[in-house]
Amino acid sequence: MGLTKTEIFTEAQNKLAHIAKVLGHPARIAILEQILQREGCICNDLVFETGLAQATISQHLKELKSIGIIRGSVSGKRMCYCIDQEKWETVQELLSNFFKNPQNSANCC
Amino acid sequence: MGLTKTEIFTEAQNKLAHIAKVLGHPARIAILEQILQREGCICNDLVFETGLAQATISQHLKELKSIGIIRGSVSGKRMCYCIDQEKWETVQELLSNFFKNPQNSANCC
DNA sequence: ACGTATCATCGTAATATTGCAATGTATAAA
DNA sequence: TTTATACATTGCAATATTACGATGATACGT
Repeated sequence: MGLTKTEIFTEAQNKLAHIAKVLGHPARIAILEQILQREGCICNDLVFETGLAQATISQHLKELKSIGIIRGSVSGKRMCYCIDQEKWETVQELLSNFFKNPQNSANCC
Repeated sequence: MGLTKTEIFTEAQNKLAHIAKVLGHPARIAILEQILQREGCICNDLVFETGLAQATISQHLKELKSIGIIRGSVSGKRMCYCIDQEKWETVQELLSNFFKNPQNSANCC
């Protein structure tokens, strides 16, 4: 059906899954890496860096914005994208907490 | 097109994205949480816990196995799924390293 | 005002994902 | 041996994602 049954799951599960889903595309990983690497922040150098069409990059940027991890601000006729430090850390913690789950390593199998 | 252009990106980017993608579904988050919570490990109690069909759960388990984060072993007519401790930590580190990227917090915008 | 550059959005084609019923396979119980 | 239980796999329908060309919108330079 292609339709995720979100109503079955908890808010937290849906939220974490959504974040992971957004991170689950190499173009979006590449975009985040580029934004991190550059001293200043960038616009559609991303188009040239990745080789993807401008429309495609714009779409990926939109998804990254949907979890708040990046932020765009106009700078003349350019758009400047950068990491939202606070959200970045929130996401980092969410993932970190998930993986910090108490593990009884000898629990089976 | 629905077809990710993986050849454009690095191995590392594709790998990280694939892991995130697998984690990017609430059912799979819920499954991992269940496996972690139970003392022993579980089979298709997951079907009852989530309310999803058995075939659906089986598919999600398959995807989780694709990144090696869980492991299944037969136990009579049951399947016992559990966390692969080593892979779990590998994934944890991969994500952790990504988010530990050097940040010049005052870099723009 | 006009043209150009930089993006965002829309529309669309191709492919992927999600979910399930039906079916297959293997083990255990009777 | 037969039956039931616990899964995995297959085949489908519905929806989502990915990618791009075309088209808007906005800001800058002239």
